[in-house]
Formats: sequence, structure tokens, C-alpha cells
Amino acid sequence: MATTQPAAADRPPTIHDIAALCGVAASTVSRALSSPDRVNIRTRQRIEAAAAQLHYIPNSQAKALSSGRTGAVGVLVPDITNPFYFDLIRGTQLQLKAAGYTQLLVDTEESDEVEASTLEQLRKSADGIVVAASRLSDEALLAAAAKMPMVTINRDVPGVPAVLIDTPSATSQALDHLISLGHTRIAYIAGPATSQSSTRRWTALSEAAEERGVEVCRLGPFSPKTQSGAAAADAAVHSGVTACIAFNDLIAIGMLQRLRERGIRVPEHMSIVGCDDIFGADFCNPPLTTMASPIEQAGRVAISMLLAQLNPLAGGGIRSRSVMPTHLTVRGSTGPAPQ
Amino acid sequence: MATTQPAAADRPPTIHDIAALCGVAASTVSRALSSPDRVNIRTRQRIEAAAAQLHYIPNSQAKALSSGRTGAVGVLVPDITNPFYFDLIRGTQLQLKAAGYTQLLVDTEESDEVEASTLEQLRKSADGIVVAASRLSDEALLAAAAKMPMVTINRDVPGVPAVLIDTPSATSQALDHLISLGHTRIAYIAGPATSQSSTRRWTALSEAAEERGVEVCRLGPFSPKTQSGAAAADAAVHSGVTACIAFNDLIAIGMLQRLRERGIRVPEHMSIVGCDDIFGADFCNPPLTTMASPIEQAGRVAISMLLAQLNPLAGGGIRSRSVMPTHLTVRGSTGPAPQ
DNA sequence: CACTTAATGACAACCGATTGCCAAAATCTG
DNA sequence: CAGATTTTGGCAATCGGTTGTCATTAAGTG
Repeated sequence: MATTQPAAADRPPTIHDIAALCGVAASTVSRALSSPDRVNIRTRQRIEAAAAQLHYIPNSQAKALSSGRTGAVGVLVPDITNPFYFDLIRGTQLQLKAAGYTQLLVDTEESDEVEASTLEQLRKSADGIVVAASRLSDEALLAAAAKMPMVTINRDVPGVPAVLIDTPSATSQALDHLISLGHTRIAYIAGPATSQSSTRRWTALSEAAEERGVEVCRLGPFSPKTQSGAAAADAAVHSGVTACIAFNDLIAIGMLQRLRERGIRVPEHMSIVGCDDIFGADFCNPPLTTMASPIEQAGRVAISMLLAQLNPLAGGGIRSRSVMPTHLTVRGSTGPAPQ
Repeated sequence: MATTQPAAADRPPTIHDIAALCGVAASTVSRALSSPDRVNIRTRQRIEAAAAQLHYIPNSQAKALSSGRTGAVGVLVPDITNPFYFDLIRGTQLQLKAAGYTQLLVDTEESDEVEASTLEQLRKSADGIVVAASRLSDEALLAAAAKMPMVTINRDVPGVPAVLIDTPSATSQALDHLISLGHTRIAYIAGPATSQSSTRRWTALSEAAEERGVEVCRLGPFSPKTQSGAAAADAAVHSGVTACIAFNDLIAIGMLQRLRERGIRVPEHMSIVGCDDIFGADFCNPPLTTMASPIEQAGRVAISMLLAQLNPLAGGGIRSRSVMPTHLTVRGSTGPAPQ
């Protein structure tokens, strides 16, 4: 607070100011601050002192321009207001900060075009990219990954490093849970047609259903928002099923609301299983049985994988795939099938 | 997809590539692309065509370095995982994108130090800043605002443009609502000690209470998270009040959960009023009576004010203060006072 | 048709750092 | 103490644009 402020010019100090103050060349200052070994320790200390005194802050633009490295990582999510991404973002942010990187967060609005153009934009503004729930085609994603380091989340494309949350296997847990409660007519409430997660989950579910000899129908697609829950609930009621496995918790919560409006009791008349265990799943009415995902951890792992790509140390090889386990959390929205 | 790709070098094209292709100087290309009037329309069209053909994308770093403008705006929020900020972020993102700006979102982790250092970092990486619910002192904030264009949200410091959500006046609506239900012993569940919103709200509430001759006590401070709701609920029960006005919906929802665990019925034994009407307030159990804020709109307005500062048009003067109205949304968590 | 005025585009300096190259200085060796 | 070897630090080019200056060209006017 009360340090000596040499009241320099009004603009922020540069390495040239430091150089002038110390009587050395600007390049020496640059070296002293980045590769400390290549400079005399006494000179370095003088420079560091001067830098501190001037409150020097390196200009990241200039740094990026000349070095090619930006120190930033782009994180693309389809919808910031989807609570699923809160924890994901928190995870990436924590891990990035720990490594001294900056996070560039972009909401791609569930649009493949916005996603593609953002990817292009970020090519020079970020050192790498994490793409959650990409809406792009496999080819487009592969091409983008060839141009810059990239890790996807919940999107499995051969050749692109990915973090996958293993909801498909949790889906069969959910199915077993419903079967054990006596349900035999079950619906899968599908997510967006372009969502690979939704497709994979449906595949796993229908295979598991066949093995167990129960009937599972597919309804949808539905947009992953609570508002879609109304249509999903109506469709489910009309189809005559007694239990639903929803693409995600948002839809499931929307269904709970709609069913309540229509006087259909959960779980007495209809059981609902969600997916993700997002904020709200534990306090909705009734609390939601759901497949809980370690979302924040997925974000952290994605960043670790990306940074390993960026800074290839001699250490360990680079994992190109990481599968996060998922488990069923049973709450109040599932119960015995009505007879 | 199938356009002619002149298969240039592997690196992204620059204005020099365009200049070479068109047989003009690089500076002409720069002018053609930024100030179109200063260049012959035919030349310009040739340049634009070449740019499109090469898939030219301007390097934002270089642009920022030479022009001083970054085309980015920093948005600082204390906690990304707080649903309150979802809509705020969505609002800022929408408005920024519409104006061709990029959003740099940073989670300051409710820490004044992180906030201060981020502000310093962003000084050269952003053209302006929006700070939500700042934890900094008035002086620090004023000093930061002097260095770069800034708009605060829910933080009133003379000399710093601000968007204020008028929760204090909604507080008295909430109080009247509770009084009309027969409550006379009411608690205010305070937020963080460093939160100006919490302080302003308490001031408004205690004044209103005095006017109306009812007793209002203050409990807390509590961290604005659902987990704090347990302690808040216990404190409220112990203090003997029959109704609570919580700092925000997160705490209120946490209280609902705790009261349910303890077998205290809401609203029969205890009425709860939240604040903000966040995601979840409508589907918790019981649905929460709360003071609804136009959050996304607040984000949009903040960006508008900031951009007006950045691009001072002859048009209208610059608003330095914008107060957003708030109203009480009554749901199931409030009811008649127990006799 | 000669002359003024406006429009146009090339040149070069600059933004703030990084980095390859080389000379000067310091250290070590015999 | 001279000669070989290693450090150390300065110079200058470079990243990809922007922008001021100025010469050239085209258009407008009497």
C-alpha cells in the first residue's frame, strides 16, 4: 500500500522501463524473468527488485504474439445455464488455475455453427481446447483436433483424446433397479438427436433390456431443459409405461413438475430416473433417483490430459482416453410398479 | 466444404498472404478490412475475396497489441457454481456476442485477493470489466475503475457505474407479506459480511420493520450456499421466530432441507422467503416464496453500459447507474403464522 | 485543357515481448 | 600467467497486425 511508487508514466511499465532502471538490455530482462538460469543471479535480483518496484505485469498479448503460446485454454460448453456444466467448469477452472493457465469459457448455444466458428477463433487465442458435449460431426472434430491440442468430454471420436462419463453402464444399473421394483414397461426419454451421449445411452439401455427380457421404448428427442419435461411427461403417460429413464436431470425435473400438475403421483403411478445428479436433483419433489457423475472430476481430468499434451514431459505417456465411473443414487422418485 | 483450398503453407494465413495474392501492400489489406471507406471499392472487393478464399482469420493477439483494443470484456463472478450467476453470465454473454466482443469469464472464488489480481491481469487483456458482487473495498474498486472501464453489479460505490438489483425495496414487500400472514417475530438470515447486498438489505429491512412495529432479528453471517442452510435453520428455530427472510435462495433451500430433516414443517411451523428466484426455487419442496430479480437483464444492461463507455457515441449520455426492479413471487414456503 | 482537390495505396515505425546469434567477460586449467 | 572454456548479456529480427506520413493517381472545376 505505502510502497515507493516512482510515479512513472501513466501507462503500465514494460520490460524496457525495467531495463532502463537497471541499465541493461530489454532482452536481459526478458531472460531474467523467464529463464532465470541464463542470467547472472545478481543481475536477476536487481531486475526482480525493479520489476516489483514498478509493479510490472507482463503483457500477455505481446507474450503470446512473440512466443506463440497464449497461456489460455478454451472451454466450450453447449449451454452455460445448464447446471451440469457448472461443476464441469468449476473443475476445469480449478485445474487450469493451478497450472497457471487462463480459462476462456464460451457458450456455444447448442449450435454446431457457433461451435465451429469458436473453434476457429480460438485457434490463435488459446493453446488448447476442451470441448464438452460437442455437436460437431466426427470429421469436423477430428479436423479441428488436428489443428490444435484438444480433449473432448462425453464425445468419443477415434483419434481425439476424450474424457467419457460412463453413463451407458449406469443405465443398466438403473434398469435393474426399475426391474427389481417390478417395472416391465419402461421408456427412455431421449436427448437431442445430435447428442452422442444420448445415442450411446439408448444403445446400452436397449441391449440391456433385451438381455433381461423387458420392453423399453424410446421417446423424443427432447431438448435438455426443464421446459421439455412437460412434453416428455405427456408422451410417457400416453405410451403407458410405468417408469422412465430420462436423458438428464433437467428433463426429469421438468417431468416431475408436469406430472404433479396432472395429478399423476411419483413414484406411485410413475417412476422417474434422471442422469447427472445436478444441482437441484436432491431437493426437488420428490428427490430424484439419478445416475451420479463425477462431473467436476471429469473437468479436472480433461485439463490434465490437455496440459500433458501441451507440455510433453519425459514422464508418463499421454492417456488418450479416460472413463469416469458412474453410479445410481436412489432417492424418492422411483418406487414399486403400480399393479 | 468443397471450396478451392489453395493449400497454402500449413500456418494460418496473414494479411501478408492476402497482400501477396492481391499484389498490394499489407497495410492496404489492413485498411480494407477495418476501415472500408479508405480504400477503393474494387480493391476492397478483391481483398475480401482473397481473404475469404484463404479462410483468413485475424490474429486477435496481434490486433490487440498494435491497436490497444482487445475486443474482450472480463466478467468476474464470485462463484460460478452459484446458480444466481448462470443467468447473469448468460445475459452478459448474449449482449457481448451481439456487439462482437468476447467474454472472459473468471471465478474469483469469493476472494478479494483473487479478485484484485484478476483485475490487474485483465488490465491488458480486456477493454473493460464487469464485476459482480465485488468483495473489494470501495477504495480498491474505485482505483481499479480509474484504470479501466468498469461496471459493477450489486455493488454501489460512488464514481463507479453500477447495475443495482433493487432487493432492498423488495425486502419490505416480503416483510409486508409476512406481516399480512400474521408473523410478528421474523429473522433476517444474513449473507457474507463482505457482501454489500446483504448489508443494504438488512438496513432496508430493519427500517421497514421499525415503521411497522414488528420485531426483526439478524442471524448470521452465513456463506451463500445450500450447506449453510442447516446452521441457518437451526439458528432460526432456536431464536424462536416464525418466519425468515434469507439472504438468497441457496441458503433458503438449504434451510428447507434442514427443517424437513428436523420434522419442522414449512410453512405450517416456519415460513421462509428467499431471494433471487434462481434455478430450483420453483421446484424445491415446498416451492420457495422469493424476491425475483431480472438477473439476465441485469447482465445485459451492465454490458450495454460498459460498451457505451468504450464507444462514446454522440448519441445519449452515459448512464452511470441502473436500478433493476424486483418483485415478490409467492409460492408455497410462506403461510399463516402458527398461533 | 490546365489546375486544384480529393482519393488512394505504399512505406515504415510501432505495440511488447521472445529468441537466435555473437561478442565480451568471467572462470577454469595447465 | 597465458590460453581454453564456459557464462553472461546486448543486438536485432520477429510475431501480425495498426496507423501516420507522403507520393501518386484520379476526379472535379473553371
